[in-house]
Amino acid sequence: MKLFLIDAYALIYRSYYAFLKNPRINSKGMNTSAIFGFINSLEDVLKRENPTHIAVAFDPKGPTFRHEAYELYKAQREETPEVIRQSVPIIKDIIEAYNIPILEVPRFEADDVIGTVSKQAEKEGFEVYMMTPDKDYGQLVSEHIFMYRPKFGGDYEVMGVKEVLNKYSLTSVDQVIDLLGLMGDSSDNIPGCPGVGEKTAQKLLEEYGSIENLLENTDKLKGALQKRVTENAEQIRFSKFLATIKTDVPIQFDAMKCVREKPNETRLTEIYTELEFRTFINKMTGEEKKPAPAPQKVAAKGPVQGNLFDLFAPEEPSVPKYSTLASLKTTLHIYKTVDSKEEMAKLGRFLEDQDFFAFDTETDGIDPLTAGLVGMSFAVKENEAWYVPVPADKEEAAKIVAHFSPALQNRKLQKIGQNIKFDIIVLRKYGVRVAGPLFDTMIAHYLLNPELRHGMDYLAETYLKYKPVPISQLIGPKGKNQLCMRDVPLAQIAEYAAEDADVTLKLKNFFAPELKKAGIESLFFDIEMPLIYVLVEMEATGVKLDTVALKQSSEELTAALNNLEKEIYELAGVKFNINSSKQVGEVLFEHLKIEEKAKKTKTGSYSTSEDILEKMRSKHPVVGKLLEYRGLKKLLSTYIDALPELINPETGKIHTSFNQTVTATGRLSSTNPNLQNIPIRDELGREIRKAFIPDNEDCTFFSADYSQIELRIMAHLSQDEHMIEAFRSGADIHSATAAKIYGIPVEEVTGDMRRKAKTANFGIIYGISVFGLAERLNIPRAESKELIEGYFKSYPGIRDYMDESIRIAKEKGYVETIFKRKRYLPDINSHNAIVRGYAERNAINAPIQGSAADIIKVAMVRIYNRFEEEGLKSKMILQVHDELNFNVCQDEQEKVRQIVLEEMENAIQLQVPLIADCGEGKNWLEAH
DNA sequence: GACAAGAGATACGTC
DNA sequence: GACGTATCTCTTGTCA
Repeated sequence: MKLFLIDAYALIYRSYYAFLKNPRINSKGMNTSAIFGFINSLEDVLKRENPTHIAVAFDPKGPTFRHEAYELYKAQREETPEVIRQSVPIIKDIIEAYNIPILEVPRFEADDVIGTVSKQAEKEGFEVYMMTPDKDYGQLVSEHIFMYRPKFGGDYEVMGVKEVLNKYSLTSVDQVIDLLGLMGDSSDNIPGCPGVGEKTAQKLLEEYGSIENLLENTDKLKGALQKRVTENAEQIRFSKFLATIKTDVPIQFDAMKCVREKPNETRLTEIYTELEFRTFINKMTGEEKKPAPAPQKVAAKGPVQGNLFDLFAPEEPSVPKYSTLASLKTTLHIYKTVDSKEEMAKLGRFLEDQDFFAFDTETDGIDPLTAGLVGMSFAVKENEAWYVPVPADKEEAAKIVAHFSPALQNRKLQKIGQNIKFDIIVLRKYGVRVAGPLFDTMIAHYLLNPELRHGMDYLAETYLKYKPVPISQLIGPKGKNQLCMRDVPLAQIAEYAAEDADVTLKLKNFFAPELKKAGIESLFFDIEMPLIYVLVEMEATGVKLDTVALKQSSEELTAALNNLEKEIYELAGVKFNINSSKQVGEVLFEHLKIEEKAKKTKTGSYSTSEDILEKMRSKHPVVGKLLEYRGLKKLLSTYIDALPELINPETGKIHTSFNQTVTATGRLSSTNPNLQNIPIRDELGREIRKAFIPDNEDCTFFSADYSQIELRIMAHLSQDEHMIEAFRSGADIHSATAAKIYGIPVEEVTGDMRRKAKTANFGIIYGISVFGLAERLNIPRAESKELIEGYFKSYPGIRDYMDESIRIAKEKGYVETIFKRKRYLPDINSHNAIVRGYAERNAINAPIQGSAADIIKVAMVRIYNRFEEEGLKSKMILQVHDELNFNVCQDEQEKVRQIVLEEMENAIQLQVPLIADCGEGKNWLEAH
């Protein structure tokens, strides 16, 4: 006996979507896709499977017990499409005409009904097939209950226990519920755990077996996953509840009523004629059958809908939280669009008479070097601002901008902006050289709170309790359809832009006293603000690349890489994606079984990082090849092939972008490309530096870098006599350190000792732990500990300095650099030793690294000013933390060398000399 | 269901 | 320790 149970809505939806693009419409304009699709499936099953018994289950109208328990379950479900709503009664008529019983129980969904009936029928000896594409039915399969899943192309897939377990990698069908509870199911409105999909859910179940066990062991999870699971624990439990199909619905399976009968073809013909389903009419052959008695509803009456509701009544509906933020709509403001020449001239003159103004530019791109100006906005008083639209035509645009250049270039007038470097670079292309004192609100906030975000919207919401018009309101949500700023109607863009200038001014008024309170006005006005002009020039100048050489390297390396790839496949005996660390791990540890014990990453795959592979190198020839492959691949994809892509077509050079507000310590960072991580250590990597060349043959590449600036700063800050003495005497600091640690004369220091001392020196600067040092040197932890103890014995002042730094951090909540740049360390009093240790190392490291960053910034500003004053054509082009690089014009070599070294070495007076080394050559590598 | 975009993880380059 | 980038893998949203 073969019972087919059909989930009507699941099939109807499926048919509807399948035909959505190309719906079936009859001559009355009715969309019959869903009906057609449903009949098709039904006919197909009857013919193909020849069931002895059959029934169709529908979801009832009105709420089910799930809705009652979960308000959102209802709220989130989209309206049933109109077409489907209209189709359902007709489909029901058709099913009746087929003499197939309809199962529908109030308050229970079709899957609960099918679940209940399946279990009952199984007991009576039926083979049950649940016809539905929904995966949640997987939980019901058993020896005699199967899923019958329609697939595209009219095919079907029958799934029993084995198939379900295989498909979802589970060990019991009950886990289907846990799986869905975790990964969610959008078609069934089960939320699941955000960020957890099929793969992660499977992994978790493999490990923990069930949701309950998982939630009891969340402490064993790591990283983002742990956060997500713990934060969504309730939702996960609830999702499991939602995904659980009930098998005790008040309904009694009546085999007799489900016996397959002949359809009422008269009635069917009537309906099909109405719908214009000629194919189905033609399919029906033979004489008219006598009308069969209308099938009785098998469905029993559901429980009375009374007090039971209360049982699942949702808790107090959460009151939506309305934003308490002010906005343009709630704020009195006067924003004006200025679009006549007369008014522009007037505004230009007006701005010139002020002491300061805030301004902002709107552009059609995010790269300031290529973006076109769309408009400018200005503000001098809160809640008042002007917007000046700028046409796309470059010449016309320059004419408009010219009205404002006297004000923008005025050396006395302060310009206020949010990320003002961007605007200055944009305006530079229109012939404006912005000058005078600056106030960048983004940098102000960076100094006040380096670890927070510094976007304008965030700042406005946090400090002004004001929500600016979101950019997405103008240009649409992120994605390929996003508009360009120039396509936005003037009225909208004017409001938005004027608001930007206005908000910037308000932020300045808020931050200015804060800077004073924090005692960092000098750092802000004397270092960071003047540095903006330096960075503008560096970014605009750019660096020339030897593309011919790079192309040649690219070809050579690509060939080498291809060879390596083949060799690796041969040695490994399988083909796999070498770029996938996951697959590399599987090949090494599972396929080749090179190593028994394998370190796992936090997601459970094998770790294949360089140091681990390095240790395995001797075990199998493929390991060496893999390391070689990775090295080459990195160079090729990150530098050799990537750099030429970033060349600006107008200048023929690459223009990195320096970010002044990213790092926690005060260093700059560089993007597009990151020129601060160009290889230098190994031979092949150095080749890349050769491709960085001066502008032309008359120029040279000049490079100057601070020698041991961080250790010198540490010597200065700690006042440690021995270290100060070592620097004053001009000794090699690492050898001197080794001699002290090992208690031997400098002459007897071996290479290995020096290497360890050097790592220890850097370890202290970078604030790494005993463990980190051991890892880095690949020595036992005990030896690492000894090394550090020896270090502190040699330099007792350093130990004191470190303790003092931590004490200050605990007392004040922050540490600061020589120039008062602050780093806040709220975790310094944490009860978690790991978290606290991290903060403690930062307390030691931040003043050192941050002071070094401050010092080179001072040097940069001074060098830039000297170049200007002395009218040099040579340009500073790169900064790499402790190194400055220049494109030096003919005849200026000596002058540049003199200025650069002088300003670098005298940027500040410390207890120890500040030394800068320099060199020059045809390229960056030679200059070192 | 197929596809694209986004987010996370891993690895690795520099200081 | 800090940073940015490339790549793979997995999730999520969109369009059917």
